[in-house]
Amino acid sequence: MDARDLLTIGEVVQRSGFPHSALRYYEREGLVRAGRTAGGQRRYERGVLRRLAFIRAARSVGVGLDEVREALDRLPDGRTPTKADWTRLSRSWRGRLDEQIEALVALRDGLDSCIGCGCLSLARCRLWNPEDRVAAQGDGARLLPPALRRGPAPVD
Amino acid sequence: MDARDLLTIGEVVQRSGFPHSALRYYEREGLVRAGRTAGGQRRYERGVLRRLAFIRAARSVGVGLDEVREALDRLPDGRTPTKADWTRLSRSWRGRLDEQIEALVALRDGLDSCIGCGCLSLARCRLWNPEDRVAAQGDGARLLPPALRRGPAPVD
DNA sequence: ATGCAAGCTGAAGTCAGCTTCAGGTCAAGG
DNA sequence: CCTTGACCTGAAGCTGACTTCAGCTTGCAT
Repeated sequence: MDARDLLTIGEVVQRSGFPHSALRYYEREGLVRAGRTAGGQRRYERGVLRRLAFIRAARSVGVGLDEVREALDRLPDGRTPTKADWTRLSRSWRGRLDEQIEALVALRDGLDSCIGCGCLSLARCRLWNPEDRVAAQGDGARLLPPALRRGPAPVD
Repeated sequence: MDARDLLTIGEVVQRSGFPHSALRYYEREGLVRAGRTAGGQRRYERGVLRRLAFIRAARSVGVGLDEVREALDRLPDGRTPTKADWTRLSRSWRGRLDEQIEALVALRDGLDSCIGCGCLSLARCRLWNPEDRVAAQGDGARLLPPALRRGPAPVD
């Protein structure tokens, strides 16, 4: 843990692509840790870069910071994810991505049929009723995953 | 324009699925219009339902309210979208959806290769660098569409 | 020794897109 | 006429994820 191996916040900004404001924010929120110099400046261990890459990946698939923190917290002793951890954790994102893709495809197909018919029927249109609550038990039920949901919660 | 054809806000809530708070908000923001009774209560024309379905559809594909308003404003005289309008407008959403799907698929494939190699290499990993800025002119360049972007803007 | 870029802090601000609240008013059925 | 549920308003609040600000301190190179 030679001091020369420690990174300043500026270096971490350069190498992670996160702005310093985000790095400080993540530290406050307990997603990353940083040591301090005598004078109070941050010094990061190299592992933080892997952690940050992990965060970047998670964010890009729509995982919220709370969930990222949980995932990282499950690693003993705040350790940086190893390859095995990474594999395990990222598998769940794979599922999430598949879900998102599936939902978007369903939406696109619904949109296509709507373009065709011009109906926009409130009772039947898949876009209006993407949860297919009318036929909630049917085979067409596709809930938009939370990461993709927009607009106010529908009223029944 | 018989008064019996006008809808109260409660009816619009029922039939559109939007909560009244959202309806009032959309009115303030100029996305829908409503007449008033002598006493000041809202009375909606039927066409508002189609407009709202339109908004719902747009929102669900990630279109922001500003852009929805623009689209609706381009219809002469605040008229409700006809089938032709709807077809024209929704085609651009189709493109947007295709883009989103493509981006997610690229992300998934990147994730797969990362699961395989465990690299998380900051310089090369597609998840870290989804815009592929390193090889920005290359064939692999895939920018996450705005509707799907998460996390702080990367610093160069 | 000193200049100055880089770093520090807490608090407040931002953005979208609503939601909630308090305290009243309206309108339709009986 | 009266009741009561539906409706009204403006202002404030909320969530998530940061960003910005003001004013001060550090630390490395010369």
